[in-house]
Amino acid sequence: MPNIGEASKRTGVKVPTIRYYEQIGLLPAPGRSAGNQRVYDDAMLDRLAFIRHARDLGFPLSDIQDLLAMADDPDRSCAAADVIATRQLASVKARIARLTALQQELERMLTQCSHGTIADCRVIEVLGNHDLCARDHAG
Amino acid sequence: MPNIGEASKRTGVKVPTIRYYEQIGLLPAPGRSAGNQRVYDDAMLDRLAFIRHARDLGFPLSDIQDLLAMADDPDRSCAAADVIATRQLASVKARIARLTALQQELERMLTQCSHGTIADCRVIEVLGNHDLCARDHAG
DNA sequence: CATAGGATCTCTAGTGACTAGAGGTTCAAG
DNA sequence: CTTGAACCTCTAGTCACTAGAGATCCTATG
Repeated sequence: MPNIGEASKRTGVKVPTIRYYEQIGLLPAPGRSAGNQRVYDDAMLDRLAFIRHARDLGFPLSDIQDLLAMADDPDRSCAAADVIATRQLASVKARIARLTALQQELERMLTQCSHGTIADCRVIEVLGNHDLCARDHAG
Repeated sequence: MPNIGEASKRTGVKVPTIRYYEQIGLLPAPGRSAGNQRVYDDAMLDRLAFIRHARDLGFPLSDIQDLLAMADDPDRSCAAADVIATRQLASVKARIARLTALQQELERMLTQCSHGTIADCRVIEVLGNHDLCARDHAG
């Protein structure tokens, strides 16, 4: 049965992060060896992999908590899971839109920079004056 | 001369955030009224607007600290400002790329969901098994 | 002139999701 | 039997705020 280091290797979740998940109650406390070291079984490793994957997809831990509770209860409707994933998708889309606007503004700033002194630096100037922006990039 | 509330209204930076910027040394301590309340002059408001705008563009406060130091020294080369903005642009682009991959994966998850029970929920299933993903979305 | 309320003041603590470090124990290899 | 890596617990730091407590100040109305 794998200890925390092995669990970390198999799931790609760092050792301190695994302990952190346990501390906040996202992961149940595992069994312990004679020497008080954590021992993980397959169910635990699956749970950890689930968390890892959901984190990679950008879900906050509170949503992951809910998704894990659903995964533990296979007979329930999956509507709630759908809601969470849809919300996450909307959030991702919003962030992409915002970042794309920022990207354009940064590119504009940089192409207009003549690489002289600060006095005529377009980057500094634009930062100091929002009116010089092409369009709204802010919330 | 505006107090902190007025400064907040004019720049769009919330009152506690202005105090926070002062506390961490990003904004110099302003003058005080007879009753010990902060009073802001135009230079201060410009500086605050600069910070606000740079934050909107996603620059971290440490970079803003550097950019403000540059703006205070108009004769220096703007190469350093260019470096900071270029780095920020690269970071924005990387985040967009990552989020776009996430978006695709989330969409795929959701379209495959048959809206039945958790037992056959594609959302939960995909989260539990990374091999079901179309492509690498993770770092 | 008194008072009521809103805005300001300082200070501490909480957020999310970890990360880093101190100081001590356990385990596997040689 | 010793070395050293990996484990243990606990606290504190990160980033950029945000929330709250409790006290003081400012302004408008009666």
